Amino acid sequence: MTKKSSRGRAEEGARTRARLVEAALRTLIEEGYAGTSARAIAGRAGLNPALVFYHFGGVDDLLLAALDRSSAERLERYRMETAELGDAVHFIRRIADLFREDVEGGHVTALTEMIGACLSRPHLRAELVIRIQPWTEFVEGVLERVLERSHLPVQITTAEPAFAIAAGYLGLNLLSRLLPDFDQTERLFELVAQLARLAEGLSTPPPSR
Amino acid sequence: MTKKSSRGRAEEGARTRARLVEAALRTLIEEGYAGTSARAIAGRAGLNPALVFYHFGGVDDLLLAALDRSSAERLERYRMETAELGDAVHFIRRIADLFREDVEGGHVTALTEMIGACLSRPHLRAELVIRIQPWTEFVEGVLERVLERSHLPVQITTAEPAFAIAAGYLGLNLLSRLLPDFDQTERLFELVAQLARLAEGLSTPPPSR
DNA sequence: GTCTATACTTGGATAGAC
DNA sequence: GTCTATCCAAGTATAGAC
Repeated sequence: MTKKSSRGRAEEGARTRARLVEAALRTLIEEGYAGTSARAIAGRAGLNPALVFYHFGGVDDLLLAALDRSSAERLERYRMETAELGDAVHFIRRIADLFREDVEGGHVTALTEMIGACLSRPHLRAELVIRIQPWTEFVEGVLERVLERSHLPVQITTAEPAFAIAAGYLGLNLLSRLLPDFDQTERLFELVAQLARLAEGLSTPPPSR
Repeated sequence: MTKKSSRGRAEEGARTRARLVEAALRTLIEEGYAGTSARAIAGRAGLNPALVFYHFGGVDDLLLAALDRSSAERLERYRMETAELGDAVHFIRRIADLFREDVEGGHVTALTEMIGACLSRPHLRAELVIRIQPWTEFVEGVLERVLERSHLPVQITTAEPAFAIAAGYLGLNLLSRLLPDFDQTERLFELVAQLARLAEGLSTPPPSR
């Protein structure tokens, strides 16, 4: 009987949650974990701070929800852009573009801030371990395809390089905060591209016909 | 005339400052930036929170002082341990040991937390840029010596690899918080050691006599 | 110069209004 | 189910005692 009105209310609630998630993500990216309070988030969303607790139970749970949204969006983008590999140099350049997008958009920043917050909020740790897994799996998948395609004459495990690449990505993103001009990073990706070309040269391509 | 008593007081002050620096560092490492308040630091040191403001002007300046102490100590240790290079594999293993020390002792953690805090505290940025410089210079120096020693038949710039190594180090340290068993990191350093051996094999050593 | 008591501000969380 | 008013705890910073 109150169906229509309760549906309207439920929609309102969903809308409030979405606004909170959006505001939380932006606050986390722009102010860092230390600057992300229920007040700061609600202020940005133009809502009452207590709604953070009503809808999400607390600031940390809202931030995890925000991270999920951002992560899903970015992972989809990475999957799209790496669907076909192309040659090594172009592949590295595409990754460099994605990296630049990430630094500018802030997804990796959000993740880094949350990992940083693990120290004061131990219960976040398990949640973050779960949320990083799809990313390491993605990197491993790409690595496998790259290695298969490269026909390198050696057998290489993918777990450790994937771990290293994920770590390097986080670290680069972190350092790029201190030196916001991209020059250094761009030159680094260029160097990696050259190394990739070199490695491609070393490989033994199968007879083309 | 109040010379003796004022000297005694000055010593007391120095002692208080040292206790605050020590407590600040431990708090930053164990609780993270978000958990490091003047209260938390003073509580650990058994002192009045207001002393943080009297002696250092604020929490951030105290944390920078703490970072300086930790950084000087670690850099000295790194310099000692890399004074002579040895062969590539042993060199990488020594770096792996130093890395493990850092993860356990927390110096890199302290630095990472401060970089993370840059977002909410923009004035920290310039201070951290200054404090990272000796490290990148150290890495460049080691790289130059390693490359010179390796007699690789190519000319390589050191700035970009040094940047990458610094970033990788930060990222590895960050990730190691989520997966506190060292297995993955140890295997990674082992892989790097193997690659180093491979690169050494590719190089052309000069005639030994 | 060193430190404490304390005022003030911000953040987290809930009881209850709608 | 949705949201607001409000309380309590924690953090910062200073005025003034020693």
